[in-house]
Amino acid sequence: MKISELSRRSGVPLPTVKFYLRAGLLPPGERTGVNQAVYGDAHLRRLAAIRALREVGGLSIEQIADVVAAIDDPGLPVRDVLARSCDAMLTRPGSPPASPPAAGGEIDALMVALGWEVRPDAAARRELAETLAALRANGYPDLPAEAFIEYARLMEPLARAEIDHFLEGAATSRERAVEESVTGTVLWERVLTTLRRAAHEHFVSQAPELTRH
Amino acid sequence: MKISELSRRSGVPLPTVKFYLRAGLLPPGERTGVNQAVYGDAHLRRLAAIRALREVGGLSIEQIADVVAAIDDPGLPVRDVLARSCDAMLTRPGSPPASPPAAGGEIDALMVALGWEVRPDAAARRELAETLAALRANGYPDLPAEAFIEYARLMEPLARAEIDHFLEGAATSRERAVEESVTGTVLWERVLTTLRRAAHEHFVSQAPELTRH
DNA sequence: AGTATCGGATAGTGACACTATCCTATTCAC
DNA sequence: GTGAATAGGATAGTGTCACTATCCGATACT
Repeated sequence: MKISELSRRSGVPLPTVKFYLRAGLLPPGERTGVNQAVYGDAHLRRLAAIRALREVGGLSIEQIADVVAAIDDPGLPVRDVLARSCDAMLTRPGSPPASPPAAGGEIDALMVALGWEVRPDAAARRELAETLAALRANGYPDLPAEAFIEYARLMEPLARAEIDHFLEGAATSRERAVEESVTGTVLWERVLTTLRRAAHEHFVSQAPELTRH
Repeated sequence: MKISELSRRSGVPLPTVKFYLRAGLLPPGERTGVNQAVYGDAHLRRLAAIRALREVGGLSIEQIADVVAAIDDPGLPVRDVLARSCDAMLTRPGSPPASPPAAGGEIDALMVALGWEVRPDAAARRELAETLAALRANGYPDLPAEAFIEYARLMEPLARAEIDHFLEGAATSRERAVEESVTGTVLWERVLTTLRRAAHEHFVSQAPELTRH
């Protein structure tokens, strides 16, 4: 299909499709002439993925560019694709990696306690350390890092199942599986957090009436 | 303390503090003269909460304004504060509530199946419906809404424990408990999602080596 | 008395994600 | 074959957002 049809079928405005092409989010179409190119289903899927990462995941264009760079790197082992896109998704738009957070050592100890193999420089470590610091500044002044363990144990079987599902898919088509694993990460994350909030509302509404003080 | 000390102690630049005052995120200080005012610890806590909601939660100024409007409404029952701030946090910045998502009915049925009491117009319902639609457009074309049930059952005990903890606090000081419940919602959410991603990395690294294809 | 700081108002900045316009070259319908 | 309708590519413009800078007259400290 040509670019106008790609735009129409995906629902993404044509200037935006061009913008994504320029930014490298969407690979170029197959050239059929000096100024003509055709696009395929992979482009449609990629556009859906970009919109999901933007609108549901809230990622910046730059973050998405990092993610697709990992996806489109043909020689990169699957595990590294996931690691790199996880890092990209956790690296906040306007934050230079200025100061290693103070709580970093505690998070390292936590990972050891959990028995989790996570790269020493994984963005998730920094993220957890920062969140621990933020919790301490917001009503949990003496919170130990071990408080995260029960949450971690809860996520273990879930993450396990998700990775198993992904590895099945990866055996057939690397490109699709990897792309879906990235969108799946942010979409299922949204499912999880929204269900948590709905459950909050449910349990609060079941509690005895509380008004002011 | 005066505004400059508030700025210094909180680490928030003074023009930004003024900006938050103007936007209504920070309540005005107690006036001691025609052009003097003093601020207290509540203002320091509020500033920490604002930064957490902005930087960790990624909320817009407008969303935070909605949240603090609920917190600062003295006659509002606690359950309604949580409901309103949950809605505000889930209402995306630039999205007019244009079209009720197609999957809304399925989510309603899901809530019935779960036995959850959630307002019919809760933002969480729309959010779940949109996420279901996004999943169907991104590699799960026939996903039934019931697929969310196992995630929901996983969140149930967690949400239950979090609400119990919150209700304990609410019995002593409404203002602090409510504010902490809001920051806690977004901060613990970040803990949960980051641990999930770390667990992904752990399980992928344990899988047999996969390269291309 | 004189300098510093205050609160309040207004305007400006930089980043970001598009969006619009132009241009030349090629297709496609007839 | 020919003329209108795209194609692709480059460049510039727009709107939003979260600050940030400047100005002001009025206190407050020393």
